[in-house]
Amino acid sequence: MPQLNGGGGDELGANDELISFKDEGEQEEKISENVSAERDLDDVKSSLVNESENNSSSSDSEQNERRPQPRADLESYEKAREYFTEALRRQQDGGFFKSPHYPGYPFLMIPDLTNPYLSSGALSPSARTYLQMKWPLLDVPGTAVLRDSRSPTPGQLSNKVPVVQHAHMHPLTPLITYSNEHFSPGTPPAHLSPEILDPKTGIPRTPHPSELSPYYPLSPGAMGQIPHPLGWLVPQQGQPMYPITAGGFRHPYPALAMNASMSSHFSPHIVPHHHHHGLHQTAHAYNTLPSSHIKKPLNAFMLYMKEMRAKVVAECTLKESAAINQILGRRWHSLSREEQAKYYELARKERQLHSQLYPGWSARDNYGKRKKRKRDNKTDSTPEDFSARHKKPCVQYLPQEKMIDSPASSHGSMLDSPATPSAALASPAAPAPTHSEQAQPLSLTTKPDRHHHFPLLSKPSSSSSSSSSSSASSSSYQPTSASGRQSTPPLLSRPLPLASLHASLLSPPSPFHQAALHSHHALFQSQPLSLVTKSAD
DNA sequence: GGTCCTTTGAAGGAT
DNA sequence: ATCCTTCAAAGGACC
Repeated sequence: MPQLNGGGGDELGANDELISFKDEGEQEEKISENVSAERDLDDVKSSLVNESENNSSSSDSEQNERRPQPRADLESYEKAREYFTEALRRQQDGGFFKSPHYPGYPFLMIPDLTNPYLSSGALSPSARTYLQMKWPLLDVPGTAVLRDSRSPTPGQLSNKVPVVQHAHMHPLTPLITYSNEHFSPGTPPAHLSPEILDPKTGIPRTPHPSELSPYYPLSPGAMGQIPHPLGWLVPQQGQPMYPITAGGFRHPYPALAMNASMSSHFSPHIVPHHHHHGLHQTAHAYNTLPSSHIKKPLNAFMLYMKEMRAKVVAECTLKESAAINQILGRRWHSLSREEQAKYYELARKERQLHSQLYPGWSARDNYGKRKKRKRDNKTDSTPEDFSARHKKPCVQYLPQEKMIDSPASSHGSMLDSPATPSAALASPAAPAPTHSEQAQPLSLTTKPDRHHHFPLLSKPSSSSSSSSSSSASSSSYQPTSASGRQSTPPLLSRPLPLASLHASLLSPPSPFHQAALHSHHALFQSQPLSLVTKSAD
């Protein structure tokens, strides 16, 4: 499969276009989700729309309010935006964006493609597609900046670009949407307001990179200096893939994108040249920032999770991320190989981009960023300890879990039609979602090794691990986690959330064969609830 | 305010 | 080569 380094023109775009968002697997997912969604979709939509309307309106008002007050509550805005995104996606449910997988792209705030720096003529259809994909959230600031490149009038800030959807938008837009914390749509472009008033002192201060970065790369100068408007689209020798996506569009690595890509691929004077001194300083600061600023690139599951979380949350009343994640984990397993491959590919690109942006960065750099987790001790913690931390009774997860699980169970097709343990079909980018997983969606036992003594199902490990090992046999189990999951107390030693319990009960305790899986599945389909209920007791 | 929970995947150190 | 640990996102729960 062609890789990014293939140097093949708009390979990225082409690749991404190849990743159609209307594949069959999606249909399958849609069907299952339709089955799962006990709430009327219209209700969901309306509720979401209502929410979004409130949120969006509040967002607008917030933006208006924030303009004179750049320091915004990013979190609340983000939440509102997320709601809006989801609502928007659902509102546009009828067409290309019907897929539940890619809630992000409907929110595209397409940059002004007529912008001289993004000359439409320079954009091939695929390029435009990918461009839009990469900039799903280009909002006021971005557009303003883009236009600003010609006549930077602050008044343009108010020109909110209407949501534009591109028919060929890539479904996996979250590629560049998962660094929410850096996105501040309500904040004026950095180049227009490079200095941020300290909320406490009221004194202008040099903004933190994370505050400025979203707009940083959108600086007209930087944009204009880009050798090719799609330089990132058309990988060149040493050319970053996303030289102009570092911010504004919620680039995952906005803070240092400028540092790593811009500064290394553009004349050093370029960036500060088009900003006020504050930004200049900031730009300089970027170059001195510790690499720990940098977040890890999201893996395939994280990307999937990011996309699907809102949907899962919307479908059930669960709000607890842990429970949501369990659901997402099962859904992830229930995805078809092709669907997973998309995310693997996306994650691979993310990693590649990340490595290009931050060549010297290592995941190890972030070690210790969090305080030493107590999980190490928790593995030895008593059930009482665990229970104490979970006031919510497991039963509380039951209804929602059932609701969400029903789709998983509906994936019986996978069980009923066991995947042929043929050679790995997934692209190299996809660490081969194992057939065992595909064939055993019910063995989605979340962290089996962590929660109980069931052998862990072989996982699609990193690229280093061949898919053959796991795909060779759909019933191939490995005693330990391929990813080194920590050993945990026995199954019954700690009360499991129903999601886990549910799955664990249905998880083959040993290298079962397909027949066993069928049995499990049949059982699950027939009495999933009773099973869970009993186990919960 | 910090940490945990929970998921999978990736990375890198340790063995 | 394999194992083990940590982190990535998310947000409620907990301390």
